[in-house]
Amino acid sequence: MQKDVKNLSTTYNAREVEKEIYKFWEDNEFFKANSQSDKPPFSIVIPPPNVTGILHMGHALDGTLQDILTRYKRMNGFETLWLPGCDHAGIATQNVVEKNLAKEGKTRHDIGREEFLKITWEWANSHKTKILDQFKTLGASFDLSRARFTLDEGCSKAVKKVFVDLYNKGLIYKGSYIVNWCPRCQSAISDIETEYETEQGHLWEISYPLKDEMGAIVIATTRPETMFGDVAVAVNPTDYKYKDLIGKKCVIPLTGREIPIIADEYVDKSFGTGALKITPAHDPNDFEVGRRHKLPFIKVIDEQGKMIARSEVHPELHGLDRYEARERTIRMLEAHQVLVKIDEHEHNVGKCQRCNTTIEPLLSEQWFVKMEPLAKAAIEKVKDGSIKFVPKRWEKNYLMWMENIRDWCISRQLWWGHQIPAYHHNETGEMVVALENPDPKNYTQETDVLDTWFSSGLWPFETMGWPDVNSPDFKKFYPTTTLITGFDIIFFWVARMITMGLEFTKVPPFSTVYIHGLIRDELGQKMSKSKGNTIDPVLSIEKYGCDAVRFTLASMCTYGGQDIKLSDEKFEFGRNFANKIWNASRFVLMNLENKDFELDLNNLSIADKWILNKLNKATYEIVENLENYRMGEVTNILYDFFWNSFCDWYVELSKIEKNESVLTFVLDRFLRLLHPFMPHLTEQIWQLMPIKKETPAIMLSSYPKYDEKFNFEEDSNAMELVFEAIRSIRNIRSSFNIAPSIKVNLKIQGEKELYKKVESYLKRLARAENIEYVENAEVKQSASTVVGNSKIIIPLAGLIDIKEEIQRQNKKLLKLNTEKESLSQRMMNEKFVKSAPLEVVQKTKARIEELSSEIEVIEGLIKSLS
RNA sequence: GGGCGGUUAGCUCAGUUGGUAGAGUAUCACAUUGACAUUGUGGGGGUCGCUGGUUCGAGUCCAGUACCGCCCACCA
Repeated sequence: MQKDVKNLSTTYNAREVEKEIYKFWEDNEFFKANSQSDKPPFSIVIPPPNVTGILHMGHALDGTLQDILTRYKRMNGFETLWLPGCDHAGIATQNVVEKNLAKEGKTRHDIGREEFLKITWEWANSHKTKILDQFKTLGASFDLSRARFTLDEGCSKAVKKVFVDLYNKGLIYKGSYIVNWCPRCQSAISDIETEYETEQGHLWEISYPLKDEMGAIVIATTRPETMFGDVAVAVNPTDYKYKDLIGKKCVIPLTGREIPIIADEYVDKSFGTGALKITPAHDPNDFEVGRRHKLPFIKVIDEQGKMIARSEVHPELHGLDRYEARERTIRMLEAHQVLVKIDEHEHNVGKCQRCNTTIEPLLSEQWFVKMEPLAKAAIEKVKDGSIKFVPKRWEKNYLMWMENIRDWCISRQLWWGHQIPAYHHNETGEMVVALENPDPKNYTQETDVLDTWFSSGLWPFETMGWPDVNSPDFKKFYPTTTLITGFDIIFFWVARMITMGLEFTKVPPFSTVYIHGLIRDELGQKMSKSKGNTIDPVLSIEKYGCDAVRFTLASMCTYGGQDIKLSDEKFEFGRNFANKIWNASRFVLMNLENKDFELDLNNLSIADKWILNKLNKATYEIVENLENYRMGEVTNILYDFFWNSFCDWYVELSKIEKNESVLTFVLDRFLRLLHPFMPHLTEQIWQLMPIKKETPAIMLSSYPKYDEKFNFEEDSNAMELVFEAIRSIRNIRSSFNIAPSIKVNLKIQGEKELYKKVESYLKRLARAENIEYVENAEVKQSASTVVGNSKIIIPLAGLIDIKEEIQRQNKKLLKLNTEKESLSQRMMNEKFVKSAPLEVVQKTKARIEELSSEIEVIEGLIKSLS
């Protein structure tokens, strides 16, 4: 860590500093939470990144926001725990390991379950530190000593308990239902893991001959290959076209099996032919129809997506892939002249979220969680405000999903995951659901594992020692305070944590859910490796510095939680700010002479009062906005205060006349305010400051608070007036191209007392030479400006073109006149005067008076110029 | 089909009790006056998607409409 103020580089070397500072924090164990502390708790659990993953911008944003909040709360006197960890990511991880095996020409079946799990564990163990290490480069102040993994022993214990309890309560059941089957993953997946894509397909109309009489019924389908699994043809009961056919039988072409024609409300008369083939084993809607009518289920496609060799399926198709079977079926139907019509048809096809393979809906025996009873409390607790979403609109989204929730298919035919704690008797087949195998000799455990989200759904409490409710962490830090995540996993994760948390701990697992937008590329497209439009946060951090990346990301978080369009260059914003802070601080530090920086409120200049007043106001607004998760707003205030107030004015003024106690006070407070956003930079500078410190690190210091004793409203306003005068003079200089090296004289009419106090400021910042106070100024050969109640005249004989000055003044006059006119008109409107609030009317009146006097002065100026 | 978001300066976006529009960036001019060129100073640039309504007054509230994006549902 830099200790010597004299040799600081003129540009901020972010990475060098950041690595050292992070190490300093880590070595001192400043991130470690103490469950025995008396301080009030603040806890937050990380959305566990996949163990397969590498840090992406989404993590960077998510992590930044979590760290900002954690650091802010820590500085506010809370015992803070930010708990890190990884998700075992069932399918994703298994995919990776299987791919590696495939390179050796092997499949998981070749090596067997035990060996496969051994390899996968090795792989997971070697990778799980990687992503958390990358989080460290973000400056994450999480407690790594508490890092967890969703497949570790503790989680496994929690998962088993939850499963067994839910089973015993009748909320988990096993049964044959239509599920979303991924033929590539060789597993069932849940409804929300199925994504629908619009595809251009066909609508085939096929004629099913009637039995025992002439004629046929024409059905429409997008999947002719499933016709062999048909168990009925359904029509709408009110459809007069088919009225007479209901109850009769028809014959499936090609195989000649007889099926009934039934009536069901579900059928849409206007779609296709109005007649629908019912295939309960391969379509969720048909499944429902089949159940209503007590029809049989004939499965014709297997788990590989191949046609099953059974008598109902045409022998030519046995073993064929579903798509090939489709082609063959069509050709056969054509040959038999029962293919009536082919239409182009756009429809939605379900895809596996993980591998994008087209889902095969099929009948399968799986485990499900009955969600409806669990959802009740989860709905209630959000409705009654016990759990609050920020921004609020996500509540609606959550509630809509919860209120229409369907059962959750939790079993996966994978090897990597929590094995379902159900045991089957080797001979009788009897099933026992229990925490332990009742008798390993005679019982064999179910081979299916649980959906990854089943264990992630327990994350806030399984990581705190639950089911041991007396564990210190659970007692101190559960429930957690805030959850920070993106909207894309509200259903997958947030909703499940809420339901499970309420069911098993009786309290909401967190009180606030802060939802941020998603990171997108410059064109607003989702970032993905396959598109090649990703920005690697690790590289951005190397290039711009971690603090720069953090500050930039935070600045892009809007109140509405809009998605963030990002490009690498945007980080220049944060980098420039970091460099500005570095240099301004360097200046302050290099110019300190005193040893005692005690602030003396009775000995302040007008500029000191102004900056203290500004800082105090900024503090108030920053805290207010932080409490309301408006990170972008906070960064704006920090940036504006430091750059536009502190650097542009106060530091400049301090070159004329400096108050070291105010300089150090303001810098110290600003660094603390900024610390959650730019932790390393602020820590480094703070460590260099020769002030009295109550803590060994800024990250442990107290967060500034608004304090009324710094309200210097009147002096501040006067100071602002002076700044306006300086700006006006600079403006005049600029418009007449007066070189900085040329000094000007000023004649000031009015506000003598004020300007007398700040003469030195005017001299330096407006490059003024002599300042004269006059009663009635001669303006010939001069430029002038009106500021408040005073007039400033700059004699510029030889330097200006009078015509230009008249033009300049006229332009100003026009502006003022336009404003005055519109305001006057408003005042003439009786209704306005009557109905607008008194305050507004008075303000308008005052502004008109102000404008009038300014206009008068300028008119006088123009008159005397010409 | 249902729901949600967006449309404001060339670009990226702020603007939450309705009181005549802001930032960053880009651009133009000037400047190397010892914290900083990752800089300083000054300037130009917007009828706030469109139409109507409420109101003394609308970027802000209401209704409708167009376009872009997202989510849910899944009529085979």
